Amino acid sequence: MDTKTRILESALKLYNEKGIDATTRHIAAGMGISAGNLHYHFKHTDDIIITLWDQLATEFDQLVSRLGQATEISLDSLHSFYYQSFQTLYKYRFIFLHFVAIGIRIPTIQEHYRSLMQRREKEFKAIFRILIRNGIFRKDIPEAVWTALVRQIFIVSDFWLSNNELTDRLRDKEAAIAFTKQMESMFFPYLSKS
Amino acid sequence: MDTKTRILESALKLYNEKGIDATTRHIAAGMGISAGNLHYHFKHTDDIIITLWDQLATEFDQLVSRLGQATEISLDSLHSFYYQSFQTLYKYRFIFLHFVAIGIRIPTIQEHYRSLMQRREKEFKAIFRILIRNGIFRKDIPEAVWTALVRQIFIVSDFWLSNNELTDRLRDKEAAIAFTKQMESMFFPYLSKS
DNA sequence: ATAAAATTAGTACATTTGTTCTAAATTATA
DNA sequence: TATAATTTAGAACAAATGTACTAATTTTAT
Repeated sequence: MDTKTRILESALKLYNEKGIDATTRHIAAGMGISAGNLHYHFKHTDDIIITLWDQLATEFDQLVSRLGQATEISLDSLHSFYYQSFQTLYKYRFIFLHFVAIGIRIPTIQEHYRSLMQRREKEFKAIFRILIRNGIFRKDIPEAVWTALVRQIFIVSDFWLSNNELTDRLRDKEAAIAFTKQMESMFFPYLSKS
Repeated sequence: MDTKTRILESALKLYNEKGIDATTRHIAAGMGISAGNLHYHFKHTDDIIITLWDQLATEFDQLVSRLGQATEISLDSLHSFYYQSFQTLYKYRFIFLHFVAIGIRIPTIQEHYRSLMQRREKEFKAIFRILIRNGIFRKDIPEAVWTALVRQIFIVSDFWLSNNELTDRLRDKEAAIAFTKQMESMFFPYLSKS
């Protein structure tokens, strides 16, 4: 396999395990190459993080566009979206566990995230409108509360892993189940009574 | 003022501004003392963070116990609790902005947080039961959803600042208002229709 | 006022880190 | 096969950091 790809894999593994302060020397050692060689492929350490961020963003975009293309959006499609999302969140978990530090260190990532969230907010509100029209969501919820729900979804999606890391430390399958249950429960009080 | 207290103030200021990687040299320079002097008062850098964490925990405990002592818990008392909470969250915001990194670096803090959250979960559920009995909260919500709501509250409380830092970057009063509004909206769909 | 204790500044050191440089080795190309 | 391009390892460097140490200064106690 490509050395560049192998570096990204080793970096992802180590960042997820040891956090954002894992060094290029450790990343290189972890895959049995020299630090000099690593810096031949990635001149700056941050380039590795930027590349991993781009991978994450791409994988997420695919999930979102697949959700948007669904012929008829149901609660189930929303739930399966969250289950699939978690696989990506978990794969790149070091980003979410150290999100602010990364944003400070690499402002372009923060800027990218910011514009991404603005786009997503509109997409989610559109989905909510459909679910209201279809009688799945309640019709008596003020607009401001839907706006707050969108932000709530973003916060819980992005930081559930951090909370898990500080408390239960669930891994893999167990974590996925707990995350999905958390998201499902979030929607419960917004469902219309039928 | 006590040099030890002044170090804590300078550290808090710098950690909030520059993040968890602010150095003892910078903290000392920021208040016009030598690094040697700083290490006379705090042998290890982490001792500063631990002390700040203890301060935060103490201030929060006072808020929670004041809420628990209220003669009759209403929605208003819950809202004013969140408004007051935010002052403390904001004062020690570096902790929440770098929560996982701190937890990894100082395991005693993580352990303390974990047991704190277990205690708080019970306290919150007790409050919810009162609000249900008083007809303020809906009676048709399954127990599992209340449990999820508690976790939701913890996640949004602890990481709203991180989300804000990555998106809107609201400060002071504006941040407090947005946070409180977010928390209020969270409870809206759980209110009984009266 | 003097001795003792506490505080402070400044130097020094070992370690770590990102990165550069050089030369060797490997791979591709003609 | 000979040459050029790419890849790799390893040494070297400068900067930063935590913290230990020393000597001076300030404060406190007698």
